[in-house]
Amino acid sequence: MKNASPKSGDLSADIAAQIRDAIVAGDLRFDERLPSEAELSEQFDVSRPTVREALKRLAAQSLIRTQRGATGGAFVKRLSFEDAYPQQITTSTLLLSMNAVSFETACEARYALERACAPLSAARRTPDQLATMRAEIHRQSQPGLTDEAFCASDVAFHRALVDGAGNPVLSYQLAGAVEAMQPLMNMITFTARDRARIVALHVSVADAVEAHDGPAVAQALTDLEQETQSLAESVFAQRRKHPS
Amino acid sequence: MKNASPKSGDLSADIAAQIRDAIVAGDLRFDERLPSEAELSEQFDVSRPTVREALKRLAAQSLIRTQRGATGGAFVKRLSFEDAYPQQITTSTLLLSMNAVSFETACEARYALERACAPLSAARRTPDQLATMRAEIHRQSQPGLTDEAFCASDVAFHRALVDGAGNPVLSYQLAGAVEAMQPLMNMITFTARDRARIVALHVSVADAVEAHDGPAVAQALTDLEQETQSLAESVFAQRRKHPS
DNA sequence: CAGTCCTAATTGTCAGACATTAAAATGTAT
DNA sequence: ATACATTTTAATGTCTGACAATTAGGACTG
Repeated sequence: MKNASPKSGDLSADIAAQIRDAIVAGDLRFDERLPSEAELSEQFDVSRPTVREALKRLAAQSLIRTQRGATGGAFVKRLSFEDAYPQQITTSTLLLSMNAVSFETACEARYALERACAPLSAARRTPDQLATMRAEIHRQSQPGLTDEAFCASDVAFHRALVDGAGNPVLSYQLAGAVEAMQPLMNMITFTARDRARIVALHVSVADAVEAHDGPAVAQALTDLEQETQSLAESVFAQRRKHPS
Repeated sequence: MKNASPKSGDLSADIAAQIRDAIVAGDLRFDERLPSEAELSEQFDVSRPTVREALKRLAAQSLIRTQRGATGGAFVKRLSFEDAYPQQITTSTLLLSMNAVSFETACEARYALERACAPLSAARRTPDQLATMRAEIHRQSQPGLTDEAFCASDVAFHRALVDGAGNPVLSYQLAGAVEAMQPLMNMITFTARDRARIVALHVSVADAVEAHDGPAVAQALTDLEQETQSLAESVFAQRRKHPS
């Protein structure tokens, strides 16, 4: 908490960066209390509003939490997977929607990453996770389901598959890839026959997971990817012919 | 930009959330200008400092950029992969260091994800990316390299492999997994013989990539994972016997 | 027409005040 | 002495008003 001023012309950003670096470097450990806003203003020689803007930046990244009252203040927050999930999903979603990433590219990445989980999930899935997959398959088979509900169930199915690997780091990384696809998937309207094919492939995945057969899971995911890609292609082709 | 107030007791967080939702939902498109701080204070019926704290939160997530001057203001920012990279890396690093994630778990996730890139990278890698991999291998073979420099080169090697897949979404997701491992890898001191084994495996990877042989790349990565895991195990075992 | 100056709009920063909260210290009654 | 109510205090949350810095665009001038 000294000098080393980047002096980029934005005081609150500089201060936030300095404190963030101290946290990442381990100089500030979690649950450790930062100096009060008044003390920080003195140390950095800026006004309290400026310090507050810096602290809000850190709070937005879940790096600190604040508490009011006599023993209150800003505390280094233990960054939990729970907190990181929504951020990861928001960022991934915006990356896809703002950078003209093609459906093809996003889909390829998603299934490549999921296949990475296949052998682990086949080996370790709990009965609970398998039951979740079966339950989502059942939901997807219900007629009269809206396209959105179908997609949401699809996401839940795939998340159960990923969580089956029993590796929180994998689950975290995959959350972004899987959830961020949902807006893209929602652009597709599924016919009854489309759904039947997808559900059948989901059954293949679940069966392979149940049999602890990693390669079969990977193969089923590859088939599912191909089905999804060709489905999207035909939808986009039709949309080019009859633009709304 | 009106009601739907979550009223969580934190005005700037609520306002930030409302604007963020509008951006994610697509109501505000990129490069679109937000109302001025004065106008926002009126619309949300709060003071300007409070609005500013909300805007700083959004800026911390790279959702907006601000410009001074007559035609200035806050603009919705096109979230670029470039901006998202460091955030992803910071978050992943903190998740590992603050949640007692074992070396084993992190390493497993990393190599599982890298194997997902193997077939794509084998098929598509450019000569440039292959050259980068060879160059890093050469650097790693230099005697007298510090452990940190060795690890940094290791990261560069693996990033070239991942980038070889030619899928920006994959590169983005993997950046977190690969870079966040570096602090953990730095805890290991490599003997000359350790390095030689790792470099030999890197050569296997590069050879397989050069030969466009996806399965061989995956196999080499699996070998590399096993080597890394057993190396870490022996280091930690020794540390338990002779704690510093 | 070109260059310069001025103006206006907007963000960046500061100072000081008051409101709100929650823990700790103090006081009081049993 | 202990249990409970009250006061104090230290901190964040918010507001008001002001000034500085920056930048685009218009007005003025040669």
